[in-house]
Amino acid sequence: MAQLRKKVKARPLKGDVAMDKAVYDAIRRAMLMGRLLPGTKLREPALARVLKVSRERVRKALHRLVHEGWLEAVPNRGTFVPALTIEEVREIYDVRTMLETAIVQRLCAEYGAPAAARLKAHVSEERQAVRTDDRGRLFGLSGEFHILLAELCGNEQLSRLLRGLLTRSTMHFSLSAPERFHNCAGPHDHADIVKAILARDARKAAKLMLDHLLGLVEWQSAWRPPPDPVALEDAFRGISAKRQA
Amino acid sequence: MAQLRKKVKARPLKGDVAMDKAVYDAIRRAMLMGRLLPGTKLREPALARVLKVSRERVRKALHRLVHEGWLEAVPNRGTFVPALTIEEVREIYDVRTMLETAIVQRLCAEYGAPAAARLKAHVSEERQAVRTDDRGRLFGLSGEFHILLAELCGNEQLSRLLRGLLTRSTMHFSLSAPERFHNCAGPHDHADIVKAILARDARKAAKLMLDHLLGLVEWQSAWRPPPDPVALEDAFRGISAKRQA
DNA sequence: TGGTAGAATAATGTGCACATTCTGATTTTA
DNA sequence: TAAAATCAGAATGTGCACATTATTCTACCA
Repeated sequence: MAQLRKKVKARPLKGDVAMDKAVYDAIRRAMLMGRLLPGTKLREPALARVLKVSRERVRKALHRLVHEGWLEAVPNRGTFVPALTIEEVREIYDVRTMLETAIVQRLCAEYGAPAAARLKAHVSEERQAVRTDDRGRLFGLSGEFHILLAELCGNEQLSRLLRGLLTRSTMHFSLSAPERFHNCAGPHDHADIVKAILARDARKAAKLMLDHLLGLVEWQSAWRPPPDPVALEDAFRGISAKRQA
Repeated sequence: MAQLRKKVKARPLKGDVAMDKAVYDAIRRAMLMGRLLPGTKLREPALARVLKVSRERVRKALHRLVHEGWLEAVPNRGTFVPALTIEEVREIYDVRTMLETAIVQRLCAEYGAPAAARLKAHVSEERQAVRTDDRGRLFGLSGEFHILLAELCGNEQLSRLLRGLLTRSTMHFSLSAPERFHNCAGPHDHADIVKAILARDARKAAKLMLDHLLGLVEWQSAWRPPPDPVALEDAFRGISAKRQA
């Protein structure tokens, strides 16, 4: 009976599984880089040709991306890059607000020394990125900040959930604004939030987080994506399933 | 350009798609009925035989169930009914607490006449189920209550997310306790919460929801599943992919 | 000339057969 | 006797070919 309950240990990815993930990652990367505009149809044969893998592989990756909300599938019609409405983006940020204000409040109540250290380290990393004007890195760090807060709660489910919400909320932004615009998400806000948490000021931390998220959604709502159709071959230029940069 | 953005209308499910969903539902129903114990391996050929569909259909349904967290897949080994740890259940309820306390607080601030009506209707439905001792119905209503609260917020993303959390939190319970035990989730709590919301008492509503969820997780933690292995043929007795009861 | 019907083309969906990997039992060996 | 190795059976994974469905282009007619 007991051995029924035991968890199966994760084994070192054998080739095939790794390739599946590579295809999945390649498509996701193209989206994050803003190379695939909303409404674009992802044709399986074309993707298979471009990524140099079998169509079944592409198929599986697309299914997974659909399940995770990155893409939308219409039976017998194809798979498409979703066109998120401003309204949907607002909704996602609304849910994030609910979760993340709760998160910072909890952290105020129960954070320990290691958590404090990681928070400080993250803030200083962001400051470093600002100084060197490394926008790509700053964009990454900005997202990771929110993930970090979730992880510090020590709740695996929470982390996973928030990770999903984050990808969905950045997607609309990534789809419309290419890399060069990734310098918005004020690291100032992050630093202030951390300061409030370290001071164990729950009300202030929650308020700052609320304002921070409201600011982000406002900023995104103002943005209008440029209408530039693009060919799949161009979108995946430099992106391969075999080896990732 | 504009037609790139338009949403594709959902069409009336053509046969094949409906069959996919039927297989998916059949497996899910077997789980909800507690016929599949944690750790059970779901063999594709056996399922295909029992449900009288092709193996590919079973395959797709299993993949979907894995993506949604109902099942766990191990490459080259098979898909299994997950054995949720008490700890994981606690984590899920923790996330639910974050979301649902925020939900009731928001409802207190902005509910209207239709929302109030639906809440009252639901409570009276639960009372009815208690009077007639209809445990199956009461179990269903208990879950729907939480969904209802989310839906009244008018946030589609929120509803979807909470739906997922609910299925995952009831799963452990459904897997271990068969139908006869489905009379626990105090409808009293629900009635009190509704009363607090209608009184627009945000603090009290949040507190009641917190206690309610804490009570549920405590109740579940105390439960020890009975060790009864079961054959797939038995588990799916009376459950068909062709027609659902 | 504009619009519709129809055919050609291309993409998605599905079942099948085969390759690979795992499981369990039997045999071999220390 | 116990542990390791081997081998048969079964289950999962994958590519291919074909069926079905959508899309586009063309020709025809009002």
